Amino acid sequence: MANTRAPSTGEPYYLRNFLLLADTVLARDGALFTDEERARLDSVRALPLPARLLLLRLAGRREGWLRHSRLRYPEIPALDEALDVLEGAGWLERAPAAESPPEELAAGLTHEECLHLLRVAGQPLRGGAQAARRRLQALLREDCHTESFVQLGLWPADNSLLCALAGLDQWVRLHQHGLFRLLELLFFGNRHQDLRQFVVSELGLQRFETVKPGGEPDADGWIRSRVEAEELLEAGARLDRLQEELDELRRELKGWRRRLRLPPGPARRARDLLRAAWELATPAQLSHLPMPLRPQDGAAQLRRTRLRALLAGAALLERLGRPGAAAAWQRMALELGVEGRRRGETWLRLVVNLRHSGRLESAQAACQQALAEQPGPVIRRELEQRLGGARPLREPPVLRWSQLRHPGHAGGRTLLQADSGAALCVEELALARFAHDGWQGLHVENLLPRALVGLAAWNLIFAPVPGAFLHRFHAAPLDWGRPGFVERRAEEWRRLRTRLLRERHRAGVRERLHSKAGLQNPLVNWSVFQPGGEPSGHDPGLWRRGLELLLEVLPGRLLAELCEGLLREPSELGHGLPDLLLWRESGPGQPPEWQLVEVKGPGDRLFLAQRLWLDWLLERGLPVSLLLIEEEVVPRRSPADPVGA
DNA sequence: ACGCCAATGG
DNA sequence: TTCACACGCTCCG
DNA sequence: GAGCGTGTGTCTCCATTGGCGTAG
Ligand SMILES: [Mn+2]
Ligand SMILES: [Mn+2]
Repeated sequence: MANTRAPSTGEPYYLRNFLLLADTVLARDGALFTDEERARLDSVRALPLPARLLLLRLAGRREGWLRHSRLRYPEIPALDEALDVLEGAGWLERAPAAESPPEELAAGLTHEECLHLLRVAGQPLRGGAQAARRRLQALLREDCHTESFVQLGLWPADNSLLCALAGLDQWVRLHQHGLFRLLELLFFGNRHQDLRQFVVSELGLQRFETVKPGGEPDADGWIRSRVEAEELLEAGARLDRLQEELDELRRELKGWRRRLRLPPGPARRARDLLRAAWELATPAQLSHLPMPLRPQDGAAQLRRTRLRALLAGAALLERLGRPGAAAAWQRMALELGVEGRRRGETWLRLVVNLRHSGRLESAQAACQQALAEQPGPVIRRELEQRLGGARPLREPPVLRWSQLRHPGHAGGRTLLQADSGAALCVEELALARFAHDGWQGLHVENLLPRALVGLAAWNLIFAPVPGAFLHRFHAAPLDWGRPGFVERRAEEWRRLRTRLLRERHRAGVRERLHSKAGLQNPLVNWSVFQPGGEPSGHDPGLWRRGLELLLEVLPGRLLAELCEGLLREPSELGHGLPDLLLWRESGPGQPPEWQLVEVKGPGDRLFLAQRLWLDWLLERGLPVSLLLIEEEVVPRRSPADPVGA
């Protein structure tokens, strides 16, 4: 697009944002567009202002036929004129017209309008909107075979149904919707962000760290070819649809047990979805493609998308009680290069499915094979336990309280009767009873340790590594959570580690808690530190004190271990930390007393990640314990003293 | 009357 | 583009 | 206790609107 830097006086935000985005993409990836497309994009600036505005308004709306009556923009009073200009320039088509597909137009009709048209067709129907629309569309489909708008002329007087449809409204459809989506994809490097990001950021609803995009002058772009970009868009859309349909099927299968026969309806849908997953994954084709080098490249994203389809299919096979087939799909996914946390989980499911299908030696071999790949600690432990002979884990000291159960549940969670009479969930109850003994505390789970690491490693996370950033809207670098993340930042990691080992990190963390407040970071959830989150009940002051305490009492050596673990495996290690952080002042000049507590109510158990974190914390001599709250059977017995003992 | 959902816009 | 957690059921040793 | 299924809250930026299903 021409480099006419128009003054932004009075330009609506959406026009300004689009021009900025398009210019950036054409400068960076102009070669991915045909001459005709470049000319078309250039011509945007030459359109009369109302038409230009309308074009970008339409680009921001959903794809497909839009009803004319729903196009109302105060800044475009001469709507029809603008529509004519855009139609003349080939940007859009209007309906009803020759070859307009009545069935698609009917998709935008309301319940009432559908009923009206059905009456006109002499087929009155009572029932829901969906049923009415489907019935109407079926009728229109039939009609299409014999008559259409074109055969009948614009006003098909001899077909009352089409005539009535045409009388309801006009419709508009943008031809080039895909071109706009392509621009967004190329700008953001992913298919989750779009032009709205500019607005959200401008309004300060989401703020981002300032990063240095690019940094590798001779590098190829993140996407190689036009075909790759389009495949990425298409595969992503197909995966979304697949997962939606899988969710639907899963809901239908609720309560179905493997013993029972699968009803024919769900059985057929399951077959269809398995085929769809397989066709999206195209494993035979994937096996011939080279493994992508950088995780943020289009080819790598495409591979991940396809492998997710394969794994979704495997999960469906598991649900259907076909462990053998599921195992085959999972082994294929492993061979085709599933990475990261998914890889470990896939190995695990493979082992389980091999066992379920009675192939014990294969399961054993898969265990060995998986362990040889050095998976993260949780997966490693799962595998070792299946092989037998895993080392025993350290057991935390256990506190046992008993408490009356409160009748009723809060969103499925058990409620307990506090001494005050209030109904509290187990963690709240524990906090309340610890407070009797002077403890202050928070239900932190993973939030606080992750935030501490996010603040400590801030500069590493946003270091200007080549290819890590594309634009100014990054919550995380593009290779966040992917293998080799720390290695690609070896120098930054060495500096951070040294600083931590020398206990020189604290001032920096405190400073960033203020200077970076509100900036997106993959490990920091700012809402707990900031006021305004009143409905969620967070006390920002208390959270800041909790963070300060953790920063104070945690030796740099341990924080370094935490940092390295969370930077390498943010998702595998980012969960399972104990529920509560508690502290209490122990006199002037003394460091405060503190402890971590995992709370378990009646019927709850530790899961593996929690056991491993407890083991890790105990190994390092940190004060952590397990609090088991049992249901008090005999009413009004004096509760055991929780901490004094 | 209420809640859910998709669509929309800043 | 979810994830993290709690909780209940079934089966088994 | 293992294994599995299920549900919830918390994220998605947030407020508003219209359409629609459901409960009452
Ligand atoms: Mn918890
Ligand atoms: Mn707990």
